[in-house]
Amino acid sequence: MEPDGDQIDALLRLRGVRVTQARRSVFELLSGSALPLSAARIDEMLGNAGRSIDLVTIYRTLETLERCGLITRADRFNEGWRYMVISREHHHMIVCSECGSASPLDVCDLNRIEQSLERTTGFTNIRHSLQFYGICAGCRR
Amino acid sequence: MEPDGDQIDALLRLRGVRVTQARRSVFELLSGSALPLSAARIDEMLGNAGRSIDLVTIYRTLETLERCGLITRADRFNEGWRYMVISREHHHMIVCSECGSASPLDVCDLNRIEQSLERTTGFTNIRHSLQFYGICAGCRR
DNA sequence: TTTTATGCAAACCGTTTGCAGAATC
DNA sequence: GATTCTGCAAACGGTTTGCATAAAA
Repeated sequence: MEPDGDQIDALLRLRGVRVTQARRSVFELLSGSALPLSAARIDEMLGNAGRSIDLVTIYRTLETLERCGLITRADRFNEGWRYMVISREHHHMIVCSECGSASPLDVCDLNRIEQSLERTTGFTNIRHSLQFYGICAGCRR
Repeated sequence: MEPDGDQIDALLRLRGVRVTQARRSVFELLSGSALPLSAARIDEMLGNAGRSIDLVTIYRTLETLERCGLITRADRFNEGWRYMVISREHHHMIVCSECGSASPLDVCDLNRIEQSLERTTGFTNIRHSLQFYGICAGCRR
């Protein structure tokens, strides 16, 4: 499921951008994460793994990966943008309004709606972002 | 549909907060808008109408109105939060990725899903944010 | 060796906070 | 007259930009 080093290199090369350690590290990290990650969190996790990258570079790397169509910005709730790899299966999240913890869901049946929107609104390239919020069991107490 | 001055006063008083010109102006403006507005846009519109209010006060007013349950934060796409009055009919938007223009939609059938989520995830007070993105007809050219 | 990416410092923009004066009750 | 709100200035946090150095092609 998660692409290994060589596959990442190939994906980047295919898009005509240079293969660098920063891009490898960030993409690898996102590939291995079930949840969308913020730039700050990526910075922290890479630091903990002894692979520190400047936060500015992380932002530029995320922008590059997004332009290459490898990742996407999930949403921007309290803190800031969170990023995730674009995968075949389309996921949604439920996020606790108190502690920010998130769990992935496995439902999405909005593609039909998107198709009808293309006809009725004149918009093209329609995509959507669906997010549920609530209070998780831990925070209820 | 849009509450007039007296109704707004009553709504505020009912919540036990003071009735002020700023709150009246901001709530009146949001009540008359079909689309969610950002704090900056509210500032601009009030300025144009000759009813300038300090941007800081607008933020505090929005927070107050939100705490009173009169308005809600819609989403936070490129610029920042956008606010809208809470109304009985639940709306979603489609937003152009190019120019940021938004059109309201009139579909939402996710309440059933929310109810089943309450049972399966243990979350309570579940709400959702659903947003469609695409390229509008104007930007396609 | 040419081109592109990185790190550092500093700017930027939306939002929040502290505090004195003004408005509401 | 007591309490709450407003405006101004300044701080804050996430993100972006400029520029010299380092790495990839």
